[in-house]
Amino acid sequence: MNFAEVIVDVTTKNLDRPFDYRIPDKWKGMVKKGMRVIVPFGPRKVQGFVINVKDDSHLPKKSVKYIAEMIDLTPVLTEELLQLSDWLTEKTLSYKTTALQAMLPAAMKAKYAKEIKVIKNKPLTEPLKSLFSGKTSLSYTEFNDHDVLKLIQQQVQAGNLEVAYKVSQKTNKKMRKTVALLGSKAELQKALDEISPQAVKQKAILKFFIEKEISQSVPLKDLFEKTGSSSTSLKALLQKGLLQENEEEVYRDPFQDKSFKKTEPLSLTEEQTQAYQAISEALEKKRHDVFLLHGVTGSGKTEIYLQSIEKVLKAGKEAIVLVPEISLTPQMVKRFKGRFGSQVAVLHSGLSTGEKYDEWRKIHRKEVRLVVGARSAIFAPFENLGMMIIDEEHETSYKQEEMPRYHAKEVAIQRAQYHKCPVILGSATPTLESFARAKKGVYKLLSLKYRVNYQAMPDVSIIDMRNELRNGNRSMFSRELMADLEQMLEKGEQAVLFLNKRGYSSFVMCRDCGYVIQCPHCEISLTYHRAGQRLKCHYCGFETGMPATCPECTSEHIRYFGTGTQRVEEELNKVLPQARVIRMDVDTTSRKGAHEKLLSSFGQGKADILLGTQMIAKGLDFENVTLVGVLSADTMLHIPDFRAAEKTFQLMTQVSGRAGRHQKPGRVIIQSYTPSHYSIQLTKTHDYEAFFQQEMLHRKYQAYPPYYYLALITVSHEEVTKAALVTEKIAQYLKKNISGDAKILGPAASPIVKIKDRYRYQCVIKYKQENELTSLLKNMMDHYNRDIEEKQLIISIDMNPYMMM
DNA sequence: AGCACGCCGACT
DNA sequence: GTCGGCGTGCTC
Repeated sequence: MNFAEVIVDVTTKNLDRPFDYRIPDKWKGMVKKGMRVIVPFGPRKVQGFVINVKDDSHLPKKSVKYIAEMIDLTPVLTEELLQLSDWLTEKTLSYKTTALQAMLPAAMKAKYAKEIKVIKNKPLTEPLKSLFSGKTSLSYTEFNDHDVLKLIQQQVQAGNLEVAYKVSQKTNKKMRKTVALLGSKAELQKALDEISPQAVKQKAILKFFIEKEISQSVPLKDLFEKTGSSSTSLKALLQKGLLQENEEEVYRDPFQDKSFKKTEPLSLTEEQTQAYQAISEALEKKRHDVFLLHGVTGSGKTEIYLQSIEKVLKAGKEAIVLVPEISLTPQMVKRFKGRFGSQVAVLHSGLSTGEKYDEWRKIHRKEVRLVVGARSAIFAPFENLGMMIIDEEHETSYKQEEMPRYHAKEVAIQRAQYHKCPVILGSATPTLESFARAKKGVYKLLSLKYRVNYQAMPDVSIIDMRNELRNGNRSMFSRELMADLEQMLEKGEQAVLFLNKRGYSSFVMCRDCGYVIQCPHCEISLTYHRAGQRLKCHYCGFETGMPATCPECTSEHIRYFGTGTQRVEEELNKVLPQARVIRMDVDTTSRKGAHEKLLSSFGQGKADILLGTQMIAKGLDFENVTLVGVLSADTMLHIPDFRAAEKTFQLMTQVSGRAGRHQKPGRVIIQSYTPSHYSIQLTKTHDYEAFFQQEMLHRKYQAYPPYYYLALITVSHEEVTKAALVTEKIAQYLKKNISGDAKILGPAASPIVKIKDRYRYQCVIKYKQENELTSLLKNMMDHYNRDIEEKQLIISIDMNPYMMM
């Protein structure tokens, strides 16, 4: 194998293909598919992925360069993942390198630096000499002066300076220095006797090694702590050849100081057993079945996951469990770590890049066989996958909103076909797409209709807030909710109050003229941040101070309209001063570990009411919670999204599920201004099936999924007219070339008209079967390639969009 | 993306 | 006449 095909780390249309490189003799047989390498590319060096090795290249031999460096000693991507990357590229219309990159932790992304190096024995002339001041190289970014840059250019040409391109990884392995015995015990004892009496610390170290009978390596830090010595005394011993210093790799373990109580499998109910058996059978027969595990909240889906995983692990295989970002709470982690201990790696966004890298390496080295994580964990480099589970499959966080715009569910199913293993999609409120597939028999439906212990579903009341207003109640709490809260307090139970944050964002408005402060670069209102009294743009990062007067009418009555939760908390304190409230929102949970702390103190009964946004809707399971209140159910119902009703029903059902999960019966109060809407009414009877039927009618009528597939094309340009014109042309082109049963919507201005000074237009394709669609879209992109390369025009394509903004 | 090559205006 | 603007084209 003399040549390697390499995908270079440059995201441009015409570089999105393999380049051939020669494998140097010293690495013959070592360079393998799936490894990262550094290769010369034009005048610089870039990172690349080896996607193939071969004996010959069709290119003229002199034009093929040598691989400069191997980054990995073993492939970081398996054969299967390489294949998967091709599928991903095709499916999401992204670059090959972007798809490959998405499968690895962010820490492994290349970092590039340009350096100016002094060439040995070449003296520097004065202005440069003092700039370098003895150093052999400086970062290119340090030269920003025009004249100096010119001088450097001259010197480079004259051969006195050299431009060096460096490629490195973002985060590296964490190393720890350790000390180990080099000599025998006897030698050590001899040394101890001979050592000068003044060398107290050296003696202490020697004694430590003799007494403790330690023959392995001891971390430097521990040694110093235990003996009270420091590096000076150690150095002396190292020089005497008695001890040896080593470096070993350590994992940044985010769960280091926690121990997890071992749990045993629970006995299953009849329903659970049936579901488990169906999964077991697929496992045994090695079928890539997709199961939709539809179980009401509290029906014990997790226990089925746990026991199925147990079976997978016993068969010597591996498993992946995906959990939505917000419910990847310590509670959840505990359940998996409790059952499977150190066989589990956890991957979620709360970890630092370094921590994620370490967890990933545990997988790569086969030190763990189970991964619990958010979306990207679906790419865990297992080679013997036995099962993939996607919990809360309806969650939109499984869809990546940047390139490659993949959906973890589709990736899971794709991987399952390769590994011939089952996929389990679990939810109390499945997406219409999944449920429809289950009904058609594409997926296998497993239903859990009862809660474990056959605990009744909570009693749900829907309160018409318009009535409250008519009856003179202008507060945000209905009379019924107030009464129930008071009762709950008397009984010493706990309540969860949920505020749907959407529509309540913390914008700044003038009370006199109604002016809302907007971002000058994006057509979106600025968000108020309490820290430093700043206004920030959610989309482009624009930041400004809080104005004292209204820029429009100079009124002083310009005010920040609180995040909802804050305001609710204030009002709650007013009407129920005796209640202890814990508020959970972005403000109170931004610090690392704050989330966990707040939840555990609520669990310990240190508060009566937990007040929060989306983040408290999922996975919480507290024995003493008997009351759940939803302050305004309809904020989500009015967003411009065809899934609005589905999302509302899902959220209401999830939130309701937090009540009465144990002995005490639960009660749910949903406050709404549109109480008659079916998505709210059907929460009352916990009737998913009825909701499904009802919503399917709408989807059919409006030609939305699951009846049609969607693709969203968003075009942006600095000039409105150009953006509109291009979108119009694209729409026309598509209309002309697409089949009869497909529909093109638009062009229309995007819901957010302007982001980062660029105007945005979009067009939606609804289709049933369109084999040529991908190539059609590729052609379209080619046509605009010029303008795209010049950064004037941005066209993004989202196959199967979840955010229509 | 980044860089070299190459063809036209304003400067020592 | 040269320096330097950025349009065009190439990278194994």
